[in-house]
Amino acid sequence: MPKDSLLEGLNPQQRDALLHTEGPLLILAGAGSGKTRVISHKFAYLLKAKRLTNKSIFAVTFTNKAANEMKERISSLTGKDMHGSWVGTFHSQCSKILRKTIDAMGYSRDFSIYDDDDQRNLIRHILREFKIHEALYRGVAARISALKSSLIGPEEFLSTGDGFGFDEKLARVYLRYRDELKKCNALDFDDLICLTLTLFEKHPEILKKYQDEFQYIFVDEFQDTNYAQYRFLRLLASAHRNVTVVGDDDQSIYRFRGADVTNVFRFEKDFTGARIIRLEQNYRSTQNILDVAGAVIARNPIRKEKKLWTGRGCGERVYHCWLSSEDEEAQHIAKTIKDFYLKGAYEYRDFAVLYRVNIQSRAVEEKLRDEGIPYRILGGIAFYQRKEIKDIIAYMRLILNHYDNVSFRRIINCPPRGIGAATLSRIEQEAKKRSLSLFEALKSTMKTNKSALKKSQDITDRLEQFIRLIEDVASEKYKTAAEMLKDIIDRTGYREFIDEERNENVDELIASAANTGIKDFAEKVALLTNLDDSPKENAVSLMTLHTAKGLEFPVVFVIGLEEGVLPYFKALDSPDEINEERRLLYVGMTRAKDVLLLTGAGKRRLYTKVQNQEPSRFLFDVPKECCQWIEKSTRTSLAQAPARRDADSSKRVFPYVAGCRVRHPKWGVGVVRDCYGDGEEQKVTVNFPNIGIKKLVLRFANLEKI
DNA sequence: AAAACTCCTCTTTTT
DNA sequence: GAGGAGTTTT
Repeated sequence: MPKDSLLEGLNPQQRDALLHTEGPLLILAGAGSGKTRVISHKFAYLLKAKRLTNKSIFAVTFTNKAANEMKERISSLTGKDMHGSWVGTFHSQCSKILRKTIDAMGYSRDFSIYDDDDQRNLIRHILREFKIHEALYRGVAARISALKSSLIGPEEFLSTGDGFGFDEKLARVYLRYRDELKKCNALDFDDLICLTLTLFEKHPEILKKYQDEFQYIFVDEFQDTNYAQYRFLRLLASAHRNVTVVGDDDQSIYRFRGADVTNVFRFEKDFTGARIIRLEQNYRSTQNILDVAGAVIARNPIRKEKKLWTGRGCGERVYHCWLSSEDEEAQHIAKTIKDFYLKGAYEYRDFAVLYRVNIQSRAVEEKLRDEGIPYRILGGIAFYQRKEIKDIIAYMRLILNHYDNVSFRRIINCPPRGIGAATLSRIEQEAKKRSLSLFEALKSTMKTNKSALKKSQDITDRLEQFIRLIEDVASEKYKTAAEMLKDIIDRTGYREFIDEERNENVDELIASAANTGIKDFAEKVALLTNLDDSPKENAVSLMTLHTAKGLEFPVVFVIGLEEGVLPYFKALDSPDEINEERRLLYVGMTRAKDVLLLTGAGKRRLYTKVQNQEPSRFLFDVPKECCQWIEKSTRTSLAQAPARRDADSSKRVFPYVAGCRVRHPKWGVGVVRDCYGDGEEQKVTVNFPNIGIKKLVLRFANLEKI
């Protein structure tokens, strides 16, 4: 395709973005505004206009899926083969750099990559050794990861710690964790980024090489970058400053994973003279959907103002339906899907049901089954996270990297081969005493000093067998990773150890390793969480709001719009987290092309308790004129909703929220049902047992929060 | 060292 | 209400 035709079909803002080739550019791309289109067209345009090879452009995404899509689009625009191009995820790009250069940092090039699960296992091991309550490992792992992605090392953290002892302990664990990783010749996900950054900082000649190589840089989903990623980019781009970042601060929903929206603001400051282009024309949804979503997100205080519009017209109203229980909600969803389907305008694959937490799918699944509606669940446990898959991969990793203690511990007795805790701890001791990895320690002790390990001839035999297994497979020359995996599975007898379903997963693993070299496969497995694209069945899609990001469907249900579900109860006492919940809803709503349906239920069972639920605060920001309210429940009716909406909700700063308990001097303890009015006129309705619902003016009522 | 039992936790999760 | 992990039992 000639370069000028790459401009065809782009709107004026998109063209601007494409033609601004030199210097920093921030594209604020609203939902559905065609950002992938812009990036791939610009990539293709640069190749043509500047006569570059695709190795001169560095483009990062967050997911493998996004990277593959981008490659495909560029390839179809230019006819060029994108293999060997620098289009990939942050982690894979960094890994690629490190596989060539990590010697400079004192690691060897066949390092293992640890995922969150491996990371947690190692941290647990350290906590056990330090005699710190082991159950804390998840929280500790999360905090260490947060520190790493903010580029705070253990030493630095210690000097800023709280001085109450806990942070000091955390710093010790962190320090130890970092050392252990190095001993294992392993990098966790955060290291992939941080070590590349450090490498660049410490070795200017290496940095220069990559700066010269990459004349242009693209970043997709920029709002999701963490601080380390930002610094990496800033450094890489600092020489020529030809960097295009594309993002939408309104769709930042991974704060809990370290994503830092303020990078969007940092960019403007650090790259002075950066051009900002807003993409506000939406090619996905109807105007009603955009207005509803826009009104909800507008309540967030700190954001880059955007006003999405579409040429598609108003479309159908946004439906809202309040049901009395989660079962009725599910029933309503199933019935609505059936009605739409029977009218013939939509296939099952056109529907998506989005929810905040995975358990919400259960009720929906049940009713869809009852109605005979096919469905599929997206997300959930990623393929490569399954236990059986991770076990086999651990064999492969130990074979490739004998220092990998985490993998060693994982498989030494899996499948069970009679090497228990006692033996393992003897190996651990030997390793510690002689500063060796577990596998080395086992090997050399077996040669020189069997008595340190053996209790019986039996155990000695088993240990020798294990060593032979690892070394035999390590020295074998396999043509593909699949052959190696098969060999591992046969030699360990792993198949007998697991049930049929898990065996099918093992088959799938082997299939995914066909035609792939061993190192390539190990890399792929480490950085790929899901097997790519499940076949597109004609079925209703169920998934969390997070999983839905980047997808679109003609008909979308966002369910569970209740206080405590969306916003989720854990977010309730932090404004930042409430704002993130709001963005989550925004992401969900903007997935819809034609029809958006919002539901909530007055009663829901969460884990073991049945709870009464109040409508989500976000519902009160929805402009009434875009909506059709369907009342199905009389008990906790939304009939009060329009009344509540009249209050200026931006000023609704209430000491109480619906559902909290208060004490009144005369009527005793009651439950707050509603808060409205502002300033001097703030009122609440409170339900007092045996007395009933009372309206109270806050100023006079003399309530006490309990 | 395996089996049986009990306890605990349960938000989201791109790599 | 279930799955995973740790602890006790055999």
